[in-house]
Amino acid sequence: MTNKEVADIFSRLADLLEIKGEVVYKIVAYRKAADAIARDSRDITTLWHDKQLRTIPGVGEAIEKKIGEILTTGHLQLLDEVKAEIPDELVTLLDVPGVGPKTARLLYEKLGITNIAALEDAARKHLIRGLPGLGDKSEENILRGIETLHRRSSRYPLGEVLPVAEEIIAALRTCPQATLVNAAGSLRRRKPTVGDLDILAASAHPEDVVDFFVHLPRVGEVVSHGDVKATVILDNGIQADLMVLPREQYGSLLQHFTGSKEHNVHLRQIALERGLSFSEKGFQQHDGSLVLCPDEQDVYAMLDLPWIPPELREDQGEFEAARQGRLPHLIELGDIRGDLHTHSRWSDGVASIEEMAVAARALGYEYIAITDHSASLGIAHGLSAERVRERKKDIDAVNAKMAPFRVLSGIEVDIMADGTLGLPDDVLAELDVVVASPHSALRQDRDTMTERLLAAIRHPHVDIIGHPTGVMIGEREAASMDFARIVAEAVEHRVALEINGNPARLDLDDIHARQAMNAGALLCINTDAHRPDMFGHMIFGVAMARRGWCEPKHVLNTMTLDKLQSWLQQRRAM
DNA sequence: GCCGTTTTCGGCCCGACTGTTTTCAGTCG
Repeated sequence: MTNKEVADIFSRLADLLEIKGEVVYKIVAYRKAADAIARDSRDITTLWHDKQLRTIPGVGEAIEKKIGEILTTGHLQLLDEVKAEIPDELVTLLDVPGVGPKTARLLYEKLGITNIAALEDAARKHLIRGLPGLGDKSEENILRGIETLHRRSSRYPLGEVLPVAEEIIAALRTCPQATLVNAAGSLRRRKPTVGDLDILAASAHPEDVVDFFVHLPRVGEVVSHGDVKATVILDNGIQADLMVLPREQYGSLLQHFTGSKEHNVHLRQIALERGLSFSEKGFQQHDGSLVLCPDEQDVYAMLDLPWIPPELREDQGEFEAARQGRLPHLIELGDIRGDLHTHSRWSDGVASIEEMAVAARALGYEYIAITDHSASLGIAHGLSAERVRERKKDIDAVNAKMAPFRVLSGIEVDIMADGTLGLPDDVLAELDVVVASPHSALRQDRDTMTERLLAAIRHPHVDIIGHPTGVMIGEREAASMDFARIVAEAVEHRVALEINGNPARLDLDDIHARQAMNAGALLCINTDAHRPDMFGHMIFGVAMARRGWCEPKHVLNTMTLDKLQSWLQQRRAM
């Protein structure tokens, strides 16, 4: 059983217990354990065999025992018992905005409603308004909530939300009463997907800015509208929240709404240990007085901590690192000196090699590798051995013209289902850079997929593994593999693992990137650009690397051209 | 149910907005 499957059992248990009305702290404990299990890179079954389950934060005696029960019997008796009391299906009602556990239970007990279709039916028949605590407005809200649910996808890719956020922020900056405007939430933390848009502003007259916000042309529906905050649904279905406080409280506001929830809970615990109660308004002391934080640094400084970059705020060790003065010096976009995975018209790109090179040089890069597809990938107009040699003349001509800028002759060669590569060795030997990527048969079983990637890593001509897991955001799960083994052999054979910055991929993601970096692997952040403007996707790749705690030294393409070329030479000599 | 350089028991982050209430519960982030 996978970590995720075990985590899902506890997560489901928490949902049902919440509806049942169990004490909240027990529910919180199950959720916390579920999250920790899901994000732990160690295999749950192995931990169980090694009696190491208690090393997962949030797993104590009781949950340890339950995990053992799940792994031996395949299910959890407590969950079965709760399901007998509370229909499993009832948790789907919690997806309706405005319906929480209390309402779900009431709907079930009074009207026998267990699913959204029955809820909608009851609301249309005006059966809701008679229930205790619910009136005609609640009934309308439920109908509107169901409509919103049907229209809204759960989370949006970062690459899709960022331009929308920039547009809304630019519009808000034209509001005369708004002195500062920023994005917060998971967007500011640069998570691969974003659930909604959190936007903050500073103003001496918050209500004016909130009014301005709800009247923006792109606002489709106003969900709530108070003095200091509002929630709206934009015309594209994305939800946007705005909160506004005076300038002198902007630091605490920004900290609070950047999250994550787990980071904030931890931060507030540290504050409580010092007799301080922290909220978006500032630090409240015992005597009731408030210490204001105009800037975010002030929040952390109050707790004797250095400012923690938003990308690290997931309660994954950043407080300990901050306290010990060993926060990483995170990689920045400006550290990138080139892009080692790009395509030209020689395969499925839309620009010439020279156009790609000119665009890259304009970004300040020293080099790019043109890595057109190998012929095995039929759909992409891949290169045969002969066309690889023809293309080299094209590259040589561009290099002659653009020196000292350098175009490396590369290939993105297919890792076939059996682990062999899509071009013969003698052709690969002629190239400066070989990126080997899996494109098909991504649903192979774990062992087969692992061996397939290991075969590519052991291949003497492979320099970089491209989009190693095959994940597509919201479309396709990462392929199943023993990632720890992949990383270990990548270290041994000095093969770099790609962080693909295409916002539809983000592969490796932050969690895999951190695991690889911790194990000593070298990463390479590429865009997989098929047109010059796609070089801009580098920001997303850098964002994943930052979320993975990576510094410039962990990333191959922060090297100067000279260093990169000697790294490639050394690999050839191995 | 978890957890401990203030605790092995008694805590567990904090506040805005809404609706149905006449002082607060539920939901959300």
